[in-house]
Amino acid sequence: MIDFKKPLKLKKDFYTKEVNTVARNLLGKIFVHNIGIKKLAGIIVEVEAYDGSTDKAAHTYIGKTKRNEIMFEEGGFLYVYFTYGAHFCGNIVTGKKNEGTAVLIRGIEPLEGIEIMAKNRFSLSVLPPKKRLNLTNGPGKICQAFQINKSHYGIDLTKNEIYLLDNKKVKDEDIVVTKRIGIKKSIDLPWRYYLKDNPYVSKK
DNA sequence: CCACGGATTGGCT
DNA sequence: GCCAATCCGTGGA
Repeated sequence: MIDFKKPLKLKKDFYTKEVNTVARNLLGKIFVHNIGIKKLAGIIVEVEAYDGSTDKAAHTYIGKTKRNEIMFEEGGFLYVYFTYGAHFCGNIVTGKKNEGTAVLIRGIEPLEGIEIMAKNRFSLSVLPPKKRLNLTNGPGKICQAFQINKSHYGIDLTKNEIYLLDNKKVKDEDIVVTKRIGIKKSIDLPWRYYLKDNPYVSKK
């Protein structure tokens, strides 16, 4: 159970650092979406950094467009995009204004609102044990489970609807660094980070 | 268990 | 018109 009364919400200065630093720091933090009176929450266990200044896989590599403009703002906003004709993916905008950097959330370990997530993902009010690990182990799955879509594009994470909570510090030796997955450009950059041995990591 | 390919929309060339 | 920062079902081992 999370004690939501403690003043643990991450502030602006958490997000405005360099994108790979924020990516590492995001591991172990708690992602929260307030749904009316209820909360959906879980621990971030897998992320990838994207940096439009050098990285051809970043959506901002081509410059500012209607779709990616929020990534050029200062860190601390949510960048949501739609892909493959079916899925939304959620990103944490990072760095300074006009950098065009963000961190893709790829894996979350659910903590609160699991019944709601089960309903969102599988239209089941009771979650079969076999499907538990399939709830939020991927960027599209996370958005479906956490009810995140285009309407959340550009949300300010220092406000009260979607935000992050600080949590126990993650040790360096518990972080695995690899190449990013699911992309065709700049595939050699080692900008994927995940928590070692966590079952909600999308792929080893 | 793993590998493969189809689905399907919207953004950009 | 092309193709994507994905997911899931299918089919074979």
